[in-house]
Amino acid sequence: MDASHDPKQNHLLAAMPPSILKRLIPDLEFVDMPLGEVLYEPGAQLRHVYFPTTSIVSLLYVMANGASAEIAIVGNEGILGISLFMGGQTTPSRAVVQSAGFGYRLTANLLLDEFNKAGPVLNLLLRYTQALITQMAQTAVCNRHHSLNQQLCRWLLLSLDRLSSNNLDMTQELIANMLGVRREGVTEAAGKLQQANLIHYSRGRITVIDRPGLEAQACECYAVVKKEFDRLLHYP
Amino acid sequence: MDASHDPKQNHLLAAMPPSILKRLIPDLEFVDMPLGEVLYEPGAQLRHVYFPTTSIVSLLYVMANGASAEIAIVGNEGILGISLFMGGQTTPSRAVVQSAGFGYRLTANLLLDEFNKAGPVLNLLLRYTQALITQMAQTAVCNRHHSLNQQLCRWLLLSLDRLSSNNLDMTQELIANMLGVRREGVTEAAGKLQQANLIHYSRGRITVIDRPGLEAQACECYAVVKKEFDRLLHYP
DNA sequence: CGCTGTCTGTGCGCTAACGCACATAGCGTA
DNA sequence: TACGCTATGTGCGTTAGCGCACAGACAGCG
Repeated sequence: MDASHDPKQNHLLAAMPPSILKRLIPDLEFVDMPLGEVLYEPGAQLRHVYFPTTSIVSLLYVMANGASAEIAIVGNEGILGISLFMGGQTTPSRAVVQSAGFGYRLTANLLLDEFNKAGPVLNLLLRYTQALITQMAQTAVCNRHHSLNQQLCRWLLLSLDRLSSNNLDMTQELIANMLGVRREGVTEAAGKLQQANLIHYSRGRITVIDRPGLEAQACECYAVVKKEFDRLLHYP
Repeated sequence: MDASHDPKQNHLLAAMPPSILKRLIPDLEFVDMPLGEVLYEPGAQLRHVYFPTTSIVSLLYVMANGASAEIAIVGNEGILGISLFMGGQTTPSRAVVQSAGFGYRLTANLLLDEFNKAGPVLNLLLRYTQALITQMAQTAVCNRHHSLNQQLCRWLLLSLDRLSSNNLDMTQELIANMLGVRREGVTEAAGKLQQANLIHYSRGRITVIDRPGLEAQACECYAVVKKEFDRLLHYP
């Protein structure tokens, strides 16, 4: 589009303190970003971060069955590869160029240098944040593609993991609110789980009887989130 | 539940370097977190961050019409109030105690002190990350509650904002992939928009004719995301 | 020019979830 | 023990979106 190119076409780069930008400029590599190019795959090690100028990139979540949903759009306002500085190194999503154009990229190490000055508390909190982001992204995908049944299982499991008992004090009304569905829908789904002897509940108390059974009925979302939390926050 | 209480019941606190934790402990306030308590409201200034130990807290996104969806669950593995150290101060979601219990809290300033040692690049990237998180959260809510029509409008607008033209080169097939819906659904929705004279398209090229018209048909999600990007990244 | 592949349009039966209305069923308290 | 509140169960018509099948329509290329 534009014959001239300038790192400052990317808003993040433009907003950097001039002294730091000047230091980075020699290392910023101008790159073509053709339609469909994959900047990174789920789980892959990042070697660069990208700063789009005239391109748009989608963060895509691809499920096991191949169905997918975009969870965010990144253009000249942003950067690709946040998991690098969040401390997680990788992310479960894929970045695909959605609209061809140009951008700049920077070797991972150089950006990391800027971060390593910061302390361990920062590092820990950023890793947690990345796990939280995963949970949100997966929620988005789950809302799109999975049945209420599956979502209820996922939700129960995620909640249980955060308690240390098999009981959950929670009315179906409240659960419905959390999942953003009708209360009657939860009644029905919970009824099925009870009939299958996976849970027992009465008046606002849910007891999980067969956890593996629940996991079997949950969608992949639960496992993805759990795995990512474990990976990012496996406290030694 | 547990008579004894210890900050290390929260995994994040437990994972902090002992020297730093020791420094923080006198300032960690042990708090009761009863069912339904609201830790923070959308847009409110945070005065504390919370580290749950035996409680569970939901991040809830509430829409203009009152419908809501949970976008994440936080328990003893995490922290509430990440927008504080992300640099955004506030967030569009609400934090509600979903399962009563206990936790610790820390005055905002004290945590911020740990961060302010870091540089401006960090600060900038974290603010961008918060904006991105908002986009993801809103995507989750949108997937749950809004019609394909509304979502298409939102998507077109978000994409356009990241280009500097009124054209988008994108087949309906691809858009369907992004939104996680059927291609035929996009055909139908796009057809309506074309009949309403809001857009024109042919064979992979979409031209927006009436941007305000599109905004009128989009759900609130577009505006929320845009506003939050502007707020967090209004480059002076 | 005509062929081919891609993109778009349309119809039809199916299903999950919705909205609404109301029936039952536990539990606490008077 | 009876009342009343809240939680749960159920039925029924409606709807958005799905899956599938196929029909046109346009672009580029030989």
